[in-house]
Amino acid sequence: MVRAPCCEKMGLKKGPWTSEEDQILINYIQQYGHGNWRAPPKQAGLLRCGKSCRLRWINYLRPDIKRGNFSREEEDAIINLHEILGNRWSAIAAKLPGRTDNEIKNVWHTHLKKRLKQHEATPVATKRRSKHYQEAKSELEPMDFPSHENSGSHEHRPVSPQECSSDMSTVTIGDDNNDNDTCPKAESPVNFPEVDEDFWSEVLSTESSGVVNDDFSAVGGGDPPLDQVPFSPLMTMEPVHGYGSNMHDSMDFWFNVFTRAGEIPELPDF
DNA sequence: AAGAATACCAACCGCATTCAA
DNA sequence: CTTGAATGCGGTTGGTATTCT
Repeated sequence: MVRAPCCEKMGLKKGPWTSEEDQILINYIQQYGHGNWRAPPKQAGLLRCGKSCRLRWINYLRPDIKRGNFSREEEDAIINLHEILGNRWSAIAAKLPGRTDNEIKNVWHTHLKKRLKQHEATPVATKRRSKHYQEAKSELEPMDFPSHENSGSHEHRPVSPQECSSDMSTVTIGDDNNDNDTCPKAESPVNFPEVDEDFWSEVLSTESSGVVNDDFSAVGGGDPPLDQVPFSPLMTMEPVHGYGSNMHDSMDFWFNVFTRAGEIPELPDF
């Protein structure tokens, strides 16, 4: 609707932040917090727009930011979460403590997309998933899908809200006015899968047998050897909710539920 | 050694949403 | 209810570093 004023028009600085600017912003936020992003530039004397300050803080200066390379577990988690959530980088970031949406987005575009293309992502899991998906796909193909009646050429898959519509809250079942819409629809407002915030710490601490602690730092420094981490955290779900032995089984299950029921149910905490 | 190509990532842009007046 | 400011988010860009030829 209305855009925030552009930095250039306001005579504000753009481009890379200097260490001085960083320090000013850090000092300001430590002192006053970050309730209002318009305030720091004015009150701290920064020649930056609030938007830029917010971005700098969130993506770089926040004390809980974890720098450095992504571990294999994190990469697998991103792949799995992306499968569920689509390009909702902030939602994915919320499940990876210390990582930002921007960082995850960058990793996705620079590493993971390629890795998936080459079928190198978590070899065991990838093979299992592709098998699952092939089976599920061939099994589901002949079936009638309430919301896909006129979309025979579309691949059946979970659809992210972005792919669906910009307005998730207004989707309805069987909207005949939009034959091209490939999204599952529901009469009631959609509760998109919300993963329990405690998931990571729980799973990482219990599932990985102490190899990785709850902030992904390997005990003893560095990432755990891959041979000690046969599956990503999301792939060892059986004790959690009992369907199948890994995340992909679970995803297949909910994928089937989505497509058969024609609506998005409330998901359990993965 | 030098230039080209590629990879990486911080930061920007613009749209959507939320909320207060 | 409408309007506009503030914020959040995802897509994209551009500068720098690294690798390749």
